[in-house]
Amino acid sequence: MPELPEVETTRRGIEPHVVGRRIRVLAVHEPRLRWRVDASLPAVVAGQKVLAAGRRAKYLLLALERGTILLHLGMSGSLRVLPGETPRGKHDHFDLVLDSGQTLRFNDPRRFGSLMYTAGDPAAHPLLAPLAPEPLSAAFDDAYLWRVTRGRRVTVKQLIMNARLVVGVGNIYASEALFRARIRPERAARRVTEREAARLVRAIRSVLANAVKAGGTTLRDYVGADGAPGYFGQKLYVYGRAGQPCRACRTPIRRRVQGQRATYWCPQCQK
DNA sequence: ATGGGCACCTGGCTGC
DNA sequence: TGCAGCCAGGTGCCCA
Repeated sequence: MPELPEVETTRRGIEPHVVGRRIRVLAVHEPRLRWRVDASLPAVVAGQKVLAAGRRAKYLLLALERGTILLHLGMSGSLRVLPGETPRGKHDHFDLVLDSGQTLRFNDPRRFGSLMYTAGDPAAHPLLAPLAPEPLSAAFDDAYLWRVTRGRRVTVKQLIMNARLVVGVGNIYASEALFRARIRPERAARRVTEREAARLVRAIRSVLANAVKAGGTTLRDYVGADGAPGYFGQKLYVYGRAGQPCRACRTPIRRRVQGQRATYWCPQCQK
């Protein structure tokens, strides 16, 4: 999926089309997502106006008059804004039909995405409450990352992919941020120095912010709300570049598997 | 409390 | 052409 930049790109893409609109119909064609879509959801959201399109970590939040829709894109999900009469294709799992005549359509081949609803404060939802601060907010600062890395035996790459400690960083941007911070992914988090932690905060912030500017990264499935791919793939330094020369020093980029996920790094630039 | 591994899915690509 | 095997933007849960 969709890491933070892809979710944020989706949020920005749908926002002007959904905010202020009323939900005419929620049509669920395939409820078997990461969590089974509650059968009562269509009746609950029908007729409610969308007040805001927000994001928390990799969750999209549609604030309604009486509650909040929580959407997650999983690994292969995408949301698109389409004319109401667009024929459904394979893996189109639900449609949010708006009073504008447009449809917000969710497609997700692997079905790791989710569609949920909460009547209360979304921040208190069990899936959102334990999440770390937003990486582009002031709360995610040098002191924070320094503190949460102390005493941790996990590798720094796995640590920055742990949503209870750092949010929004997935497999692509974890490798990219560590390259920019010049830290090897397999280093134990507790061996990261205070200076390096500060560098890593800056690297995470800049890689995410720049990827948002580029509309995210498209490897295969991901498209923004308008159907366009993201172009950050052209700016990747290490991800998916095993054997190819480092863009900084020409040393071949290495690949190894860490916690069942592919990791890429430059053995020369990263220590 | 922490860390490791598995599970949930489909589809695209590689190599025999 | 067919098929097995591997790989893929995530993350909650179970167990040691």
